[in-house]
Amino acid sequence: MNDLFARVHVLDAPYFIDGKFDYYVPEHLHSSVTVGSVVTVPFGKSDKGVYAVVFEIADKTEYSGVKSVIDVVHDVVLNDELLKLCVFLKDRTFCTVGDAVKSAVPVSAFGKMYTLYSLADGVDITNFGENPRAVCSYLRDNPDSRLHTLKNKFGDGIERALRDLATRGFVTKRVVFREGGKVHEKYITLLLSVDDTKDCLENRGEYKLRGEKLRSVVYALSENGGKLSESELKGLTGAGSAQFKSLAEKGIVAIDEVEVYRDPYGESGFAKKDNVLTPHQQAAYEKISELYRTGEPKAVLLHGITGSGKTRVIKSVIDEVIASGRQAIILVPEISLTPQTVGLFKSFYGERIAAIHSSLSNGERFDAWRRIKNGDVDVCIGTRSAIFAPFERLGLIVIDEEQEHTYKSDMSPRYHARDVARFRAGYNKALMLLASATPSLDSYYKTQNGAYTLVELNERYGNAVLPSTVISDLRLDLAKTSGLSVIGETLYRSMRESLENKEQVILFINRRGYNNFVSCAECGKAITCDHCSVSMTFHSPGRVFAEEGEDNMKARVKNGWLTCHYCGARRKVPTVCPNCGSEHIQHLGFGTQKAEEELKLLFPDKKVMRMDADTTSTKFAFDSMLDRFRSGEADILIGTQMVTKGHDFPNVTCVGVILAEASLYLDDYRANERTFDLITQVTGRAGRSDKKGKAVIQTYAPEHQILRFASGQDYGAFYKNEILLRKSFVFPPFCDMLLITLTAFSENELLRACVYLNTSIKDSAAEYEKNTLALNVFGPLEASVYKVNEKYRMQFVVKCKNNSTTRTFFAKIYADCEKKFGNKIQISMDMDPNNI
DNA sequence: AGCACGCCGACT
DNA sequence: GTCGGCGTGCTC
Repeated sequence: MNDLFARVHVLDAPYFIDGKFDYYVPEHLHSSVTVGSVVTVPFGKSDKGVYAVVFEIADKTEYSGVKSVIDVVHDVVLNDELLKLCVFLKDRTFCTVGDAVKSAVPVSAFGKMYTLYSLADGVDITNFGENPRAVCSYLRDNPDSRLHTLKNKFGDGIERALRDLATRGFVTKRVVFREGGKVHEKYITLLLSVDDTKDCLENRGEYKLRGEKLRSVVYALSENGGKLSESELKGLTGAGSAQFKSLAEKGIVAIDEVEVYRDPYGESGFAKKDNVLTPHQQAAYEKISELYRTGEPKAVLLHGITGSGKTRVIKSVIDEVIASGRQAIILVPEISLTPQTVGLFKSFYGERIAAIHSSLSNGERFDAWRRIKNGDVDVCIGTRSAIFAPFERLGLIVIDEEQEHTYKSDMSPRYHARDVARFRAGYNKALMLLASATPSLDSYYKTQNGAYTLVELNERYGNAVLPSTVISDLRLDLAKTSGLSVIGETLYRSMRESLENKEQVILFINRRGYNNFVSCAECGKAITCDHCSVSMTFHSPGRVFAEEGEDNMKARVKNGWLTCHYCGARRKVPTVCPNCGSEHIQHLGFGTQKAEEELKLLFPDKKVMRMDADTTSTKFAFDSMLDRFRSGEADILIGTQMVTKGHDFPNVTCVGVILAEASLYLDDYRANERTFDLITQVTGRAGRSDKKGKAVIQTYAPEHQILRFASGQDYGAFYKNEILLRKSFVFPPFCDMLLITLTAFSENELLRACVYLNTSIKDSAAEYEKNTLALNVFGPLEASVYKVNEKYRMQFVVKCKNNSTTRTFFAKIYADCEKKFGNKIQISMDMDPNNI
């Protein structure tokens, strides 16, 4: 038979070495190693076993001394689209092909690799030193030892000793690969007739059993319809696999392996809803459907004001896609939003839906992946990574709330789901449907220059009307009362009115924690983290103090703790200022907990529900909280970002934004866009049914025009204003921003790398002809948080055009820099990052 | 990233 | 003399 060679990308290669490597395919793997297979190969001097993806199969190689493929990972094969997508990601996001592969397929399915050590044949150990002799004699008695057992026996120094013995040929290593990730559940079935079972349990007849445990297995099976899964049976009887095996050998039970799918949403029963479209919705649907039916890759931006029923339109499009024999991906921004949306779509599509998000267990993730790959699913709904769902006939990609920053990954590969969606839509000739009430400036701009088709939905559904919005000037409250209050006069009155009518209130606050930070009244310095140059966040110790009321601020400060939100460090609040020694430590600002306390004083007979990252840590906590609030269990819901999005609360008639400008003064060119989005979304919560709603926006800057646009839900005016600003200051969409971050433990090394990178960029750019490469380099600058976890960070911001010339240019810079500084410096390049 | 090769200081 | 520091260079 002909020789075969697999041309692979190794999964955990560093960027500058990431390329194709050839391996010999042993004959017994000829049929299983194909393009797209995941294989294990020996890599590097040590022949460490690593995973690799096969990109080509060849019948010859130009390299001498190629090594052999060790094994193949079954059940995980990347199709042509996914392979091309990984290369696309490498080109776009400065990641390795391996990084891309790892985010596109469930690595949990890859199984385990071990290196086994044995004594080489015919080694005479009599003349060895004491230690090597001990190791070798152990290996002779225990061939194929695992490293960790050797470590337990001989200590950590064994690693070097083994390497030494291996290079001298006294010890042999081999990498073995054990299949993993398969989610097979064994089922045990009772084969005996009723009479035989009775005999068996009474310990007589043909199937007499010796052990009590064996009989208990038979008993458990007979009591449970004759069939149970192995894990259930283990739980019921305490018997183990060996005992099941012995029963099977006696012909009493049969053991079958069945592939099972776990379903994290299996129990959530949602009522089916009808999907009758209003004339407006119908018109929007028809426009989108027309584009879908062209059979060409298309992009649509569905701009629908909150409460206009975008979901219904989307549902109709999905129905059409399924009817035409193709499949759909629906992306949602946040894990905490998913349960609700999943529930809704599950009620539509039942078992033909898969959910993918970050809190799935490895097994659940692999299950979802296989169901999609096997064609058992028509719709995949999930967060960012669901964009990689391995559908074979993808017809539609929906990105709901497309402006959300969660669609941009901030870890390698630093991709934007929208870019991956465009690639996949192109490959599959599918439709990309972006939906939002407040589209990103980028996407809306693309509708203006014709890249996307704009479909608008500008009428609220049913009798719902937009809430009336009031901008409340907190400076007036400040003048009237002595102290800082969370709830101003206007908001208080509005809340009281709603609450007296037995209606509900939502309050939005832009922060989490009790008080933002603790600072010294004398010198004005905030308490900062020892490891990171960032002020620490104050957390009160919890309900005990929250219920004590407002009297002892001091006690709370003393008993609370400070955390660093970057490195997670915790400390007690110091009694004296570490900077000037003053005892006047105080806390400033407010978070959800403080607001909750104040509400208890203002409305003692009303029930308050607080929703933030602290109270919604579990998978269903968020969902159940919203349900409970919707059913009227609480009167006031107060929370951070997560109260702002996509929920339907018919009884909510008052919405308050505690401090609107909190997000306006971020040092990010998108601060305006974010604030507009936030306020529009949160005020959109009020008045979704026929009751007239009211939104109160508290601020110290009532004249700010962004707040005016937002309070009027006037996207058009906001867009016109903002796009002019972006154009005149040259910000996206009129350019792209590349953020280069250098990280190091040593400030000296960091400085050296900065100097190197700076000249490297300038020198290399000089080699390009004018107008072929347009760059505007800012930096190096200290990152906004200079020190995180004892590491220092410097940044370059480059305004550029994200095209292949620019990317090739920076790919080379990246590789060279990584090669030069090795592990002393970490470098990352992030095109159009979330935070600048 | 790892790991080997290789060339200099303080130890049995 | 040698153990062991980490500078440079390669991985099919």
